[in-house]
Amino acid sequence: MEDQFIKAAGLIGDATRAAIMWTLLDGRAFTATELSIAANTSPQNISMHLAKLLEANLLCVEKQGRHKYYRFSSREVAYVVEAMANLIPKPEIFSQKKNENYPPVKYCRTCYDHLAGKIGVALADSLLKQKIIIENGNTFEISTEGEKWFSDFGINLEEAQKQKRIFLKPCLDWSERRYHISGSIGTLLLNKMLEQDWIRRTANSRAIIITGKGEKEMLKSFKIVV
Amino acid sequence: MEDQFIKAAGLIGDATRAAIMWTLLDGRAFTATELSIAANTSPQNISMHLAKLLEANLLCVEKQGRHKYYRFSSREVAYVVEAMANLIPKPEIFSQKKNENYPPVKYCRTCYDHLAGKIGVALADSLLKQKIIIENGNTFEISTEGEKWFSDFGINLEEAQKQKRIFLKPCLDWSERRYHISGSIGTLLLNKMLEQDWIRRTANSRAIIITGKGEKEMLKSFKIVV
DNA sequence: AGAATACTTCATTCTATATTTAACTATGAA
DNA sequence: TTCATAGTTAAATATAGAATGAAGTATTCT
Repeated sequence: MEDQFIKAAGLIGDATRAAIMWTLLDGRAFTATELSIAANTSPQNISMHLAKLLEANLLCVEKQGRHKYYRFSSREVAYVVEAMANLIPKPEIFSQKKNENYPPVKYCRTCYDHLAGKIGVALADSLLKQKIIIENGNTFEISTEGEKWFSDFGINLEEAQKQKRIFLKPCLDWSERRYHISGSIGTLLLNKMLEQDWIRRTANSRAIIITGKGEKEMLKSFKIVV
Repeated sequence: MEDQFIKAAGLIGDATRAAIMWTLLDGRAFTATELSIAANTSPQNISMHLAKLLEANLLCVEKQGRHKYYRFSSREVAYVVEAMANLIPKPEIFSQKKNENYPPVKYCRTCYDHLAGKIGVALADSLLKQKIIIENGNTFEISTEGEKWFSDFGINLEEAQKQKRIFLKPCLDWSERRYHISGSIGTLLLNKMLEQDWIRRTANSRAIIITGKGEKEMLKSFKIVV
């Protein structure tokens, strides 16, 4: 028990491997080469480290042609990295601005592969309030009206249900400490919003930005003032 | 941002320091010597490592005579260690037993310094159900009837309120993924139950066991079947 | 006061393992 | 079919930083 804990801690503890984990935190899958660039080291070295992380089951790979895509093997791994990221004192981006003007872009984070942060939580709240999803014990379920809503939003629920991974699941966000939506539905919502340019990923950070269009549309669809 | 993350990961990543964190996970404060025994290394070495953990604000100390008591500096630190502990595959203690007989002791864990695990969650549920505590946004509050209940249970609320630390706060348990009670009230409840021999700490593990007396009393006070 | 305990500091030694160098396989592009 | 790209493996090297040894301070016990 203890030795397994120490082993896991040591695996994440190395600087290069920590850089890998940090990069993977935004939920996307990265190739070995991309990770070597992100971690600022050689391909051979990254390959060695990835092998160790795979061996320990912290990551998993998917081969596509000559590329290999690495991602967290489980939600639990992402939690560890998130919890660690939360040790870092927050920069308080908003408090710097003293005037009432909304900043042009606002930040949220992607947690593993679904929306988290303030937006993710507000989104979950809104869907619950509108009875599009309903809480049932420990899980979220989609109501009959909700099914129509998702279809209007351009999300094919049948398709989502076919996927192996959990369909709809509350997931705790570390910064807000409240549940937001994860599972395949969470990913689909995130992708749809990216597709429609409501939100954009940033190049080298885990933050995503909300566009002007997104601001308007979110107010309209979710009654969220971002 | 990234370098701070890597630094934090590296701090926990060393074997000796990981052993320290693992030991501290049960919420008690330990002296340097105790930690050196737990981590199986020399006092000088543990001193060096503790200095690093202090410097990085992961731990804090309290001096009492010639002893120094070390503990996690914040809840966030405990979360990291808990999340890591959750990477370890669970032994499935119950599934080994095929018959319907309850095992003589049942395990729960102490999270930082309050009750967690199945018991902690069930306890929180029960207190909520009995309206002893009530949910209010993100916090728990004690109702008027609740005040009487706590006093009957032998917990002095005035005393608890005097303490600096947060009085009553929901805290997410990693294994159950539901809120249980933390804060000074959580600690007081835990201590009271230890005192009355409802539960006992085990020597070298983070598990605590429920006594026969505890089983009966919990059913009576909290309507929990353990 | 003197001895024992708890803990720290610093200079030195040591060692685990990260990185590099070099050579290799597999896939895709020209 | 040749070249370039993506990734791996293995042996050699380098080095950060963990552990040790020796000597110190502060506190408590008798």
